[in-house]
Amino acid sequence: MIRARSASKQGQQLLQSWFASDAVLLAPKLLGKIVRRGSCSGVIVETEAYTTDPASHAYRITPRSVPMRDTYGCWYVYFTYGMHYCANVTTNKCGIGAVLIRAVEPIKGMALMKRRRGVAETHNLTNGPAKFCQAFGVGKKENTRPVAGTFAIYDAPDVPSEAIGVSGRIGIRNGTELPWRFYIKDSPFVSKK
DNA sequence: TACTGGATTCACT
DNA sequence: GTGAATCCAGTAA
Repeated sequence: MIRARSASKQGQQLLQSWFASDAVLLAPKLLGKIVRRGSCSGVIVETEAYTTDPASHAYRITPRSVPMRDTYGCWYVYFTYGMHYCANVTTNKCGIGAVLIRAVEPIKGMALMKRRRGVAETHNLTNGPAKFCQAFGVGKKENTRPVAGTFAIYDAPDVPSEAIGVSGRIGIRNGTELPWRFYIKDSPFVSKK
């Protein structure tokens, strides 16, 4: 239902200026928006906000985390666990922050996504940050690129606040607080962990 | 230069 | 629920 509503009302590409706000404010607003790369597109159903907390790469000033500090409205793609990529959109209220795309609901290009992922089940294509990157063919070459472009996010109606779940700052990971996490409650594509 | 750990995923029990 | 896979980034020496 989320997919059908959003897909039918896909708007213009979100410009860089749209992201010149706080990551915690933008993370829920990104829910329901359309992410598209090539022939693949999907509705964002889960996001996670990273700011200056110790769990964030931006907590320390390193070459890798520079995009999170110096840019907004750009992709921040990093490699982790020796085999996975994760895609963030940088934000810039206070100069630091990013929103991690944790899960999307596929709209178009499912055959290509299944081929890239090597799975047959649609529900298992993009229900995780690394799965999303693999399905959409996102890699390090997308890092620091503007969000408006070939790999872009398109405007769509905001998801009603009552349909959004929040699970931020409720636990401890490695002695640090968890970041804010937002998801569309009725989406089967929201990651389990 | 060497070592450690990780914003994950998947297979196996 | 648990552990392995895998290699890059960050840190210490």
